[in-house]
Amino acid sequence: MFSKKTEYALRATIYIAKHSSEEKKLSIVDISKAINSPQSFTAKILQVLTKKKLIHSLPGPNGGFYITEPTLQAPISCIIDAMGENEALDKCVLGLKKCSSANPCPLHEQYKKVKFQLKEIFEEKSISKLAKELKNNKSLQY
Amino acid sequence: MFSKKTEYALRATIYIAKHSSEEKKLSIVDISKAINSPQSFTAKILQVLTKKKLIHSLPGPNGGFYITEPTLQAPISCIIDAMGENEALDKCVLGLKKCSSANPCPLHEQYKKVKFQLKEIFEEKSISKLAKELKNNKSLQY
DNA sequence: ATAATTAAGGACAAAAATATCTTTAATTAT
DNA sequence: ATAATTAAAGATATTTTTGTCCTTAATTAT
Repeated sequence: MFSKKTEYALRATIYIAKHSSEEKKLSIVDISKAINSPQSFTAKILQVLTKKKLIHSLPGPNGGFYITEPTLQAPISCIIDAMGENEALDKCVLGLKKCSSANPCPLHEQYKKVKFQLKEIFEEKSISKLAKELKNNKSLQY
Repeated sequence: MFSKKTEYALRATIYIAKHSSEEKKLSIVDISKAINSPQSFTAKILQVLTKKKLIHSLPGPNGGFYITEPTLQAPISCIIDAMGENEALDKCVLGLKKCSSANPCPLHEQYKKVKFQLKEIFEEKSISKLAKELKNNKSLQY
């Protein structure tokens, strides 16, 4: 469904949402270990999320990443958007640029319904809600 | 959703199903033009489908690709399988290998339903049915 | 102030996906 | 038989994705 980049972004964000606060920041070392992702690559991804103010960071001792209310309330679609994969959910299954209701590919109508449901999933649940649903620490393990 | 490879495979197969027969074979030149795909790359893909007997080919003048009943009756999932993307529909949205009903990621249950519907779409409609639903020649244009 | 710690930034590397080109083999028409 | 036509096969190239490493900058604790 999504690229590795987006998968790591989602896992990291959910993990940060569950385990961090402004008082308890998480280092990239901790995060990448916890979600089983390549450290440096994950660091790049969190840089992007930080620049877009979806998460926050602070260097230095006891520094790290943390998340605040606005993002906790936001849907995970905002993470997907930040990774540039929002349009993946609009594409034609057969890869046709001109596919539309007016000029549909033979799978258009059925696939449209599924895409709609997917979008709903990603726009419905907030990040904090997902974090709370995480049953245990291992649920983000590879 | 799918890789370019799979997209081209699906478009090509549907196109062949609509426009070819054992008497009227289609050259790779015609096919790739019709479905707007890179010729040599598409040739490689059709080679795979040919090896797997999903389509057939014959070299020489008036040669080309064609399709026969067994594949016309088959669901498009067989093309997806041939391209090695069947497992894409089983993967966890967050990329977790251990994600399951017993140890679900926070999106597991909802995403499962969508995946089920997708599989249904791909297993439900036969290639010939899809070809017939192709309203006009342009419905496979990029 | 200094040292320690952590993220940011930039350059680079490896792997996978996508694509092209050239030669060979098969088939057909003449 | 020969030439023409077409797919098969193999080598190579390009682009994108994924990943690493090293240096710099910011912050904090002492």
